[in-house]
Amino acid sequence: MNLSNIIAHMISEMMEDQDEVEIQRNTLAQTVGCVPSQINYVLASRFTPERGYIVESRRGGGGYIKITRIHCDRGTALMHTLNAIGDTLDEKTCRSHLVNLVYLDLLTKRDASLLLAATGDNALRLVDPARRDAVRAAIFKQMLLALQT
Amino acid sequence: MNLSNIIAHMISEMMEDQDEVEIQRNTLAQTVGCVPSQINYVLASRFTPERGYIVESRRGGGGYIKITRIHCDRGTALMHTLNAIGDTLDEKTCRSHLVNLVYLDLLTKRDASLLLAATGDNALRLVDPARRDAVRAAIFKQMLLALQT
DNA sequence: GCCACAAAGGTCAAAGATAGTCAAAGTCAA
DNA sequence: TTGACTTTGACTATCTTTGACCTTTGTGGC
Repeated sequence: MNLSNIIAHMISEMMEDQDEVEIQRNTLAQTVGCVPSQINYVLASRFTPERGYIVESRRGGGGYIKITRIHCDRGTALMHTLNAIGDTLDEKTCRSHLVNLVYLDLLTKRDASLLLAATGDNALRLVDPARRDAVRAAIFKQMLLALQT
Repeated sequence: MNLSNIIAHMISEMMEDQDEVEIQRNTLAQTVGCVPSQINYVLASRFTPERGYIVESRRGGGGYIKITRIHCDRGTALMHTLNAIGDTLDEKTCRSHLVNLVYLDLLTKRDASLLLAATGDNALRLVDPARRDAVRAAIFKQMLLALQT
């Protein structure tokens, strides 16, 4: 496994029974055996707000990095995604929305695979390619709406 | 036998007693003695969702390709419905299929509401009405396929 | 209080490591 | 001969690792 995953794992482990943890960048980097900035990379790529984390820090003597896990309610977050989708939706963007919703625990993998199947180019191959992204958006929205209930 | 078959065989062998296997594209290519992109060809032509596989991957350091086999346990029953659906599917028939599948306990109500949302005329209002039933059939089938997990 | 220095953490871009795409060329059987 | 399937490789996209340089904060001496 790569370094970043290992570091991410360590942090997750530290947060197993707390929603908040404080680390020291240099110390952690040293125990892992990497350059300090790699810690930043891991935080930036894996502990994002999108995935439900907030990262705060302070420099100088006694500095620290604090990672907090946030929980958000389902309806609101689904609505947020819904609003973020315009009149068209390409397959790639669709996919990343789904990945995100699963990360946020707003959709089960099963839900996501249904959404994915319904909006994939495979399912829409009979739709005029010029309209496909618009149809995809419509289907996606209808399905998210169905989940609000 | 051609290269692609050999590679496909190797992968199948690796999955003999697991439903999931992770490979490294470059490594496998090297052991087989082919260009890396040939691995993509094999995956694209033989490990398709139609044949019951899901392929996921990640680039960059520590990158990988993960191949998952989807099982058809109760999926067989779904398959039956799948086969019963022709090239077109009107909304009413669709609805009765769903009622039936829920009744048979092959779909949860949640699943059914997703199917319904995805195949309703509301979601498909942008599709040329003449093609709508064909598109509906395609979406319905893809979604049932996705549930064969 | 002001200044210098030490002790954190932050940024960014280059280099490295993988995987993906696509089109051209090759192969083979009907 | 033709069309479907394979094979290749150049080019692209994405993710990771590293290091040089920057900013912020704390502390002690004057």
